Amino acid sequence: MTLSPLPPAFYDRPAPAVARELLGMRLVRRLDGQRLAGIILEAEAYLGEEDQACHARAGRTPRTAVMYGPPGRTYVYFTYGMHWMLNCVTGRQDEPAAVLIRSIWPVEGLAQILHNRHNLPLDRCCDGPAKLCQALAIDRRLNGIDLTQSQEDLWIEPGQSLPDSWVTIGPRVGISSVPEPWLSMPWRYLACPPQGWNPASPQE
DNA sequence: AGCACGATTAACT
DNA sequence: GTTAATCGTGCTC
Repeated sequence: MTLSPLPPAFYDRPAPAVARELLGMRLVRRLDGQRLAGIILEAEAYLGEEDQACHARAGRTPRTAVMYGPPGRTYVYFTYGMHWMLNCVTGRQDEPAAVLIRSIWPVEGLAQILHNRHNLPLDRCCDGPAKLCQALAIDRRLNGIDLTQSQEDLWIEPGQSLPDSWVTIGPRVGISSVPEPWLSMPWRYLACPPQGWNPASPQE
């Protein structure tokens, strides 16, 4: 079954709201005609030039330009000389903000995903922002694409709505050199579903 | 042109 | 707990 991608209006909101609502949604990659997909379980918001953790703190540059564009595009960047990261651009045109997808639970194309991740255990193979990009073969070729239109390469479908009781909200990770108050802004959203949760079911 | 560092990961002790 | 891997980006000279 293929659902319509989440519409532009979903992304045209403040980044923290988008990050929260992305939990439970289905990230879909089409690769060689095959669907690879996972349920989003962790996301972080990066909000504006003032946010000293956001790459847009440097202003509009070749790298950050896509964050100044319309919501619903990807921002894919390269770091540590080896890792790719996937973001969704959020909010209004000319207001740079994005949501980093930090973990997914794989639900489609498991054999390919595990192969891409050197056959690590299912529960460990996509629990990091660079891990999920490796699992879904996401790199610079997917930077700037429209997640709300394309069902060619990468998009996000509606999934489950996860209850607040499953969600931990806290400071973003991996930004320890960033000054306050940005260091402590509670813009990380992590879902911990209970044992027995069926990630593939359309509604809980 | 040169430099420091990074929204991380895997492999160590 | 620590650390190497590895290179694009943005800043300084």
